[in-house]
Amino acid sequence: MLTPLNIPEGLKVACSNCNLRELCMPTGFNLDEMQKLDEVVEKRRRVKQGELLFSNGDTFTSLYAIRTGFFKTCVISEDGREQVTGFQMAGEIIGMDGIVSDHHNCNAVALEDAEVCVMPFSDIENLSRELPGLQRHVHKIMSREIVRENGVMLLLGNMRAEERLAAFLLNLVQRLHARGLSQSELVLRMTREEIGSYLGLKLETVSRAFSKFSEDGIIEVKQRYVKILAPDALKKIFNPQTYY
Amino acid sequence: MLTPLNIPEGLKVACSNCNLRELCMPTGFNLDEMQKLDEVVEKRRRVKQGELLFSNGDTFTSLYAIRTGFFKTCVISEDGREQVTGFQMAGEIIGMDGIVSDHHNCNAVALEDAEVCVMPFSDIENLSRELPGLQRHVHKIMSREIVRENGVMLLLGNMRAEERLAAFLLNLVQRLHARGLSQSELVLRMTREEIGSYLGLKLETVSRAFSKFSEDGIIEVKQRYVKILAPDALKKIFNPQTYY
DNA sequence: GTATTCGTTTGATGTGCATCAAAGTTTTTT
DNA sequence: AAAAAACTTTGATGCACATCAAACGAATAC
Repeated sequence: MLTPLNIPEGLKVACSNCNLRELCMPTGFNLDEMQKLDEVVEKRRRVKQGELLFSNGDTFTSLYAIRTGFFKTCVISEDGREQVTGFQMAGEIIGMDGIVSDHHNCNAVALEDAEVCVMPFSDIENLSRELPGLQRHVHKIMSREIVRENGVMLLLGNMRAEERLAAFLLNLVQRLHARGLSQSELVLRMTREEIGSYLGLKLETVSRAFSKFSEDGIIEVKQRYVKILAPDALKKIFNPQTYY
Repeated sequence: MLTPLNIPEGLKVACSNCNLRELCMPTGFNLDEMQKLDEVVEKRRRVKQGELLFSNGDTFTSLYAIRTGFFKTCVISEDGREQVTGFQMAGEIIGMDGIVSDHHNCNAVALEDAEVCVMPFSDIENLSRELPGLQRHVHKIMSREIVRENGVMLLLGNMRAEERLAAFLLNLVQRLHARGLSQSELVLRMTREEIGSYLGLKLETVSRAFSKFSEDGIIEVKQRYVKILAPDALKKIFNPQTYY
């Protein structure tokens, strides 16, 4: 059997016939350019659940395109406090935190068995001098991350617990939906504590917010399984003003 | 008189003899490369205190290198809540939020009369295909911003009011010191409310934290003027564990 | 199959910061 | 120079979320 999950680690696989291409790579390339693009992906790497793709202080060499699986990235303060800075899924690129200092500035942990495409950054840079489309794409990916983090700052600085959770759930399903999954059902890959860390809340507060949404008939929750029954109600919590 | 402040707006001025060059431009270029670099700076633009350099929704065309003055960037939620996402000073680059969608995703407001170098992004991209040093520099600047925002997320998600203010002050003086200013004295360019917005606090809380530091003999405050009397005490507040 | 560990839920209580309020100070306007 | 506006400080009170605690459920180990 030769499903994606069974391709041996280290084997070279082409972007050109990858079904995630539109998510992590630029579009509109001709055949010649596509072939060059294929060469950026050095190899694949498997990361088991709980294992680190890279950790704080590691020498930076590559960006990683997530092929399967789910990651969290987190920074840890000197006195041991952990802040989850993001959750990443198939088609998303991680590792850009390492460029500035040639060392990674956060940990990337697989929350389920995962496979990533390893893209040596020097190769990306070389090729993006040849392919303006790739160059622009790299810039956009980094800019997107900056804008995403701006949004998280707004959330952390201004929103109340239930607003944060509503925003979080809506963002997750939206991204899952863009990957062909349901826009109403999802299975959380992270614990309440990890959600709390991302949202600046304690796990008990996250749990209570889930229970509240459930009591109000907005969602159905059973452990990691979540079904969004009333997306508009969630959006209303997230952004009350819109509905006044 | 021809001090930098009196150069007419729109006049082309070279990076090659700019005293902020090491801060905003890559180093190690030869004369030929420096000349090319000079051409990236299309012109200068003045922004008066309180005016916008760009605002949310504006078409993205250029990055801006701050030559003089001080800016804040902020995002505003649909229901009107403002989150200051950063304060920027001379030698820093702003505008990268606009790359991903060709439109700016935040407002950039001058907190004092300012002058910026306008660098059309298409020119930056063109030249950085020729000059790997510039290419790498652009990547580093964006990565630095991602890492900075990671740090702010840690602050917003995990720290208490006094820790946040201590971290804020230490960061500010460190950056001012890198520009040849004192590492113990500073004049704040922003209001208590703007500091609070950045730190996820209300202005009263910021004011109380200032007063507390002042009572404890850690700083001297008089309105916008701040003198850091005991930097180690500030660092200890910011990161208690280090001193156990 | 039972024991253990890990994660989640729910309740009771505490606290750090927000909110409300008012006075004081500085800056800007006229 | 007086008046108005903007910003800051300080006190009193309230509340959202943290903390503490215990029971429950699911997953994993033995």
